[in-house]
Amino acid sequence: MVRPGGRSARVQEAVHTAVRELQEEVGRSELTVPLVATRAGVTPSTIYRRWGDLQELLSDVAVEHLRPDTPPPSHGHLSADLRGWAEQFIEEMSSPVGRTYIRDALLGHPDGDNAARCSAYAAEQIEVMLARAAKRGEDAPDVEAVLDRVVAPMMYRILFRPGDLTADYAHLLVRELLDGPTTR
Amino acid sequence: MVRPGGRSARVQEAVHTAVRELQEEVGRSELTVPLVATRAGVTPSTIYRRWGDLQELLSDVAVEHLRPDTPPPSHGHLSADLRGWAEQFIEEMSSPVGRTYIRDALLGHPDGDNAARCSAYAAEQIEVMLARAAKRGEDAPDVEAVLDRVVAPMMYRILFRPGDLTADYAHLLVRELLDGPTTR
DNA sequence: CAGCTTAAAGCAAAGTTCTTGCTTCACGAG
DNA sequence: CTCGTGAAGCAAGAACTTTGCTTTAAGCTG
Repeated sequence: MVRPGGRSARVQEAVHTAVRELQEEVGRSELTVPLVATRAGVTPSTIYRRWGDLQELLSDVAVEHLRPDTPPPSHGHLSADLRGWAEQFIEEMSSPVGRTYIRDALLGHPDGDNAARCSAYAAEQIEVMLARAAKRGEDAPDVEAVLDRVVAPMMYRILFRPGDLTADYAHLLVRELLDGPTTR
Repeated sequence: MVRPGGRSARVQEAVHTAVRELQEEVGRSELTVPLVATRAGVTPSTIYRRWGDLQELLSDVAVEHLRPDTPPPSHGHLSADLRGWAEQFIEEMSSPVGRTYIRDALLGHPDGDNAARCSAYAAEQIEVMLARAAKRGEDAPDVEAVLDRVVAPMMYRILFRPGDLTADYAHLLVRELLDGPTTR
């Protein structure tokens, strides 16, 4: 039974907060379940029973963190919207802390939906921008194309080629998506 | 000091083998350092000192596993080569065991180069195909374009949208890369 | 080839984390 | 108000991890 306002919700909140705080204070490698439990004012067994292990908990916190809190800002034109969004995406995700969040999100249980939720968040944001473009009568690609041509390449570099990532690269991807191939 | 033929090498070999065997026999969730150590005939402290923890060891084994052992087969034409390679990539990587290997590879120490090595392996294979195409006088994209337009989208789906992945999708990506946008 | 040097492995004890059965608590329903 | 139920607390035992010291063996030197 879901008890949104009850003790369970308070515990979840306290534990998530403890993870975020301790991650800043002591760093990832020192983070342990007993440590989080103490900070959150619960017993370790509560965490083990509810999340299973530290990875699962971190994955939960990461997905929570990656959820966008505002719609992407509008710049009056699809290319500017996408450009700005991709820029911000890189800014947030390519830092060590951003990469850690993405990795954590991926580390949850393989059959869970944590990873899928990350992609869904991106898709949501993109849909908002595409809908605005359609309303303005602009020619717009579909969500899948944006995921394949812009999000996927950025994510690939974040995960597999850290370092090879700049705002210029994001701009290039958006331009190639909207205008077709360009010389690099 | 590296002692390639010595005891260190034998231990590494034994431990890697133990991991691979036990992964099949008992499954990932039952895999522990002491278990691997026993099977490999070493003490747990050897593994802890050398790899740090189970994640790092699994990451090592995964990267090893992902290393291609043969050059991509030649089909006489770039589009066929890429098509075949992408098809095989999806076949190997989209299964639960393939996804596990990729996730494990990503799970190594963030500042290590395990993830980068995965990407380098793919780049190597692609370079071989592109070089063959150039030799035949075909028009060929550069490696970056193949990584961005074919590898990255496949990897994105493997990691973030498991299920949305078929050989047809791989074909589509290759076609769009070589022939420009098509209607989906 | 014998002896030396040294990186890595073995061992064992101490410390920490993880699991689990049982008890207690508190929200929500009747 | 009382009851039912799912979640949290507690505590003991098991398992895993860390660490200082000892031993082994690969590679170098004479």
